[in-house]
Amino acid sequence: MDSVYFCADMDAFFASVEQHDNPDYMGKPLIVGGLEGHRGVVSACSYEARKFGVHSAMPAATAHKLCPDGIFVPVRMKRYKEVSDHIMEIFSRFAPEVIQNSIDEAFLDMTGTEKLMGKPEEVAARIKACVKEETGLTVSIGIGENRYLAKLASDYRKPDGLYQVKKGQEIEFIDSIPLKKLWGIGKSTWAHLEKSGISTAAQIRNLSDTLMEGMFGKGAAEFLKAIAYGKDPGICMPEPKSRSVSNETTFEQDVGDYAVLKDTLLWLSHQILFRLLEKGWSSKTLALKLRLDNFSTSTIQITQDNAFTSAEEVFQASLLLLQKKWDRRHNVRLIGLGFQNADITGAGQPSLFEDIHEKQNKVEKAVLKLNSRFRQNQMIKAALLKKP
DNA sequence: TCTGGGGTCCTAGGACCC
DNA sequence: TCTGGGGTCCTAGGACCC
Repeated sequence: MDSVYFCADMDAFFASVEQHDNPDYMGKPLIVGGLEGHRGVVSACSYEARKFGVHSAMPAATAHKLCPDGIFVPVRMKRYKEVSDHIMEIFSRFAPEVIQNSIDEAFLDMTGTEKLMGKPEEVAARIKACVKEETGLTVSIGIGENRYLAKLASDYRKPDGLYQVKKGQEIEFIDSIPLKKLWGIGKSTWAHLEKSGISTAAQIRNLSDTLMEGMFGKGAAEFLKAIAYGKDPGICMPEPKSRSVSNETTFEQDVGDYAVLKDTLLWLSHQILFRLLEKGWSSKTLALKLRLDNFSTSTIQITQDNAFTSAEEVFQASLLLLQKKWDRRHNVRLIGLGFQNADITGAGQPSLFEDIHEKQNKVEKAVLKLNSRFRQNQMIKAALLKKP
C-alpha cells in the first residue's frame, strides 16, 4: 500500500489570528512582534506586510524602516495556542494519526484511508473548508508519499494552497524548488554548498557518496543525498531522544551589574523548575546560557547525581555556573537557564533519605498549585474587567 | 539593519571502564 | 614498555526549525 501524508501548515498564523480577532487589521500590513524601541524580531507578519520586504525573524528596527506605516502588535501566545488546539482537533477528525510539529503545523498520516474518506485531494479540500468555517483562517496542505515531500508541498502554493506531489514526479518536484529553499538547508549549509560549487539537487545526486562524505561528513552527506531524491531524511521524530525546559531573557540594555544578573537567575530558577514540575519531569542537568554585548554566545552545564528538587538549589547551582563562565569583561545581553536531558517517565526517583531540599520541594509544589490557580483567577479577573 | 525565545539533533573530544 | 577497541556518559558548540 502506498503511503500518503498530509502536511497542514497555517498561513501567516499569528498575524492571521490577529486579523481575524481585530477585523480593522484585515487587508493591512500587520506585524506581530518587533515592537518599536525594543530589542526583538518579527514573529510573524501578514501577506500585506511581506510586500514591503518584512519577514519573520527580521530585527524590529529593520521592519520599521521598511514598513513605517505597518501595524505592530505584541505576541499573544496564549490566544494562538487556543486557536492551535482547535485546529489540531479538526485535523484529528480526518486523520487516524496527527503529529503536531509546531504551534501551526501538523503531519497527518492518511495512509489507507482512501476507501473510507475519499481521494487525498478531496479530503484535503474538506479539511481546509472545515478550518476556514470554524476558525476563519486559511491553511495550506501539501500531500506526498512521505512527510518531507508533504512539508515542501504545503509551502508550494501558499497561501491557501493545496498541492499533491504525484507518484513518479518526486525528483521533478524537488528540482523545481531552489536548493537553498529546501527544508533543512540553512545559512551555513548553503554557504558550504556554494563554496563547493553545488547549487542544485541534481548535482548532489550526481556526486558519489564517498565524495559527499568527504566534503560534508557522513551525517550531513546522508541528509543531503536523501533530500535531493525527495526521500524523508527523518523530518519528525515520533519520540524525541531527549527533552529540555529552558527560559531566557534579553535585557533591553546590556547588564554589567552582578546583582541584576543574580535577580534574573533567581527568577529563571523558579520559572524552569515550575515548568519542569508542571510537566511531571525531572532533571539532573542544569545549563546556563550567556550572550555578551558582542553577541558571542556560550553555555556551561553541570550534571549532579540527583535530580534538582528545589528552586533554591537550582538558583545556587546557577550562581556557580555564572561565576565560572562570566569574567565581567563584557556586559551581558542575554541570560538563560535550562534543564537538559529531562527524565520524562515521571520516575524522577526521590532520594532515599529525606534530604534538605525535600521540605522546600513540598513548599514549591504547593506554590505551583497556587500559581496555576492564581493564573486562572487572573484570567477570570481580566475577563470581568473587559466587560463594560 | 543589529540581531527573540523555545526547542531538537549532531559532532567531537575527554573521562572512565572493561 | 607500549598501547587495542568498544561502550557510555558528559560537555560545549553549532546547525536548524518555527
